[in-house]
Amino acid sequence: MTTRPPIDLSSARNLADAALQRSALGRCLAGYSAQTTLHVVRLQKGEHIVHAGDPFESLFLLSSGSAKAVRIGIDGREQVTRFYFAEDLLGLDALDAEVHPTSIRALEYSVAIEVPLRRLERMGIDVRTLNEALIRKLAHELQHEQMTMLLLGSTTAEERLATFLLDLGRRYAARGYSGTEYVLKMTREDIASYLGLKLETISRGLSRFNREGTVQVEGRHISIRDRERLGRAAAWAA
Amino acid sequence: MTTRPPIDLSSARNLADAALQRSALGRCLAGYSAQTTLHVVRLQKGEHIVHAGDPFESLFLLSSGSAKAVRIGIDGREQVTRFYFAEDLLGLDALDAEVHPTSIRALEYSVAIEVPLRRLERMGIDVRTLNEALIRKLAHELQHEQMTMLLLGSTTAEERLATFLLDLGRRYAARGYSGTEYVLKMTREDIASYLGLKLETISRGLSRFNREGTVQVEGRHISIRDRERLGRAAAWAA
DNA sequence: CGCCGTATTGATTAATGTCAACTCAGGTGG
DNA sequence: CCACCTGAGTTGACATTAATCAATACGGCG
Repeated sequence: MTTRPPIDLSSARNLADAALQRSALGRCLAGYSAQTTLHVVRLQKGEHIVHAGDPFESLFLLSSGSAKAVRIGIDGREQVTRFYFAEDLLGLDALDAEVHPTSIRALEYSVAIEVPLRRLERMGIDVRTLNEALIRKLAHELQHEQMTMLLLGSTTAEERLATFLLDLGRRYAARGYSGTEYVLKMTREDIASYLGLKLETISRGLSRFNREGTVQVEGRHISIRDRERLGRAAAWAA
Repeated sequence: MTTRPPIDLSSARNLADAALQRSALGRCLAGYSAQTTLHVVRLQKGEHIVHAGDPFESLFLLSSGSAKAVRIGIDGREQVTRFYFAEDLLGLDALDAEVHPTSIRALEYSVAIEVPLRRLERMGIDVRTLNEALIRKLAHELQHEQMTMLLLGSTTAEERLATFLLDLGRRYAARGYSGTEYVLKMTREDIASYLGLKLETISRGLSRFNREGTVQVEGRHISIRDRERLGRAAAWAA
C-alpha cells in the first residue's frame, strides 16, 4: 500500500484545506470555512469520535485514517455496520435525531474535520447547498446499506468475504491506492461482525483463498492474485 | 384489524388532501399543492409503482394499502428490502441517482400520491423545507436499514421472525390499528426474503409460535397472544 | 370440480457456529 | 535482556441451525 505524500501536520488550516479539496462535499464545506472555524480532530487508535447516545452536534469528514461504526442492540449485542476511510462523512445516521445512534471509533491514528452543522444552523448560515449534498450522501449511504442487507441476507460466508475484499479494493482504488494490494485496518473479528459471521469463519475463508492462490494473505496484508476468480466467488458483485 | 373511516374515493383532491394531513411530511407537501398538481396513483395488487432502472422523477407518498421494495443483485438474486404502509414515503433511495435502484410493487390495492420532486425543482419552486424533511426521512430510513442489518447479521431465525411480528404490530399501532391483531399483506416467501431466510423456515417458526400459544396464526391472520414471551423471543427489540 | 399459488410438515444434508488447543508478535516490567 | 503476558489469528473436532428436497394440504377461483 502506498502512502500519501506528507502534509504539514502543524497547521490545522492546511490540513483542513487539503482534505476539503478532495471531495465534492468537501469543496462545498470549504465555502463555510470563510464564515466560521472548522476544527480538526486528531484520534488515536481505538479512540471514539462519537459515542452512541452523544447529543448530535456535528458531522465529521474523515481526512485520513480509518474508522468503524458500531451499533449496539438493546441486549448489548453489537455489530459493525460500516467501515470508513478518508473522505467519508461520519455520523449521517444522526441527522434525524438528537443523539447519535451508533458509536464510531478510529481503527488507527486518524484525522477528521468537524462540520458543526447545528452551529451553522444556529448562526443562521445558509446551508441550502450543504443540505442538497447531504441528501445525495444520505441516499448513497442508504443504497450502500441495502447492498449490505442483500449481502447479509442472501449469500454464503465465502461470497460475503469475497465481496468484502473486492469492495475494500474498490474503495482504496477510488482513493488512489492500489485496489489489489492493501493492508486491513480492522481485526478478523470486526470483519466477521460486519459480515454477520464469526471470526473463525473469516479466518478459514481467508486461509482457503490463500491456499487456492486467489488471494495472498499474510496477516493483514492482502494481495488479490486472481481478481477474476474472486469475482466469481463473490458472484453478484463482479 | 380495524378499517379506516371511508373517504371520498371519487375525488383525487380530497384523497390527496386527507392523506397529506396525516404526516409531518405530508403537511409540508400540502404547501406545494397550491403551486402545482399532485397526482394520485391507483395500483392494483402486484402492480409496480416504480421499476428498478426507471429514471428518477418523483417520490410517492403511500396513502393507503401496502407495498414491498425489491432489490435485484447482478446475478438476478432478489431480496425484499422493505415493506411500506400508508404514510410511508417511497423511492428515497433514488435521491442520489438518476434511476431507481429498487423496484416497488403493491401488495394489495393501494393509492399513492406522486411527489414530482424533479419537476418542482425545474419549476424553480423553493424546496428548502422539503429538503429538510427529506434529510430527516433519509436519516430515519438509514437507521431502519441499520437495525435490519443487525437483525440479519446477528440473530437466529426465530428472533428475526419475532422481531418482525412485533415491528409490524408497532407500525400498525402507529397508524391507529391494533398492534396485536392484524392481517399479513405479504406471502411467507416475501417475509423470508426480507429476513434472509427460506419460506419453510418462516412457516415452521409461525407454527412453533402458534403451538406454544405465543401467537395465534391462521393463514395470514396474526394475533399476538403473549407479547411478553414474543418480546423475549425477539430478545433485543423488547 | 379441478387447478394453481400458497402454505405446512417431514427427512436429510450442508453450512456455519461452538469449543478448544495452539501459534505468533508485540509490549511490559522485573 | 529475557520471561511473561496479552490480543490476534489459525486450525481441528464436533454440535447446531437452517437449507434443501419432497410429499401433501389448503383455498380461492375459473
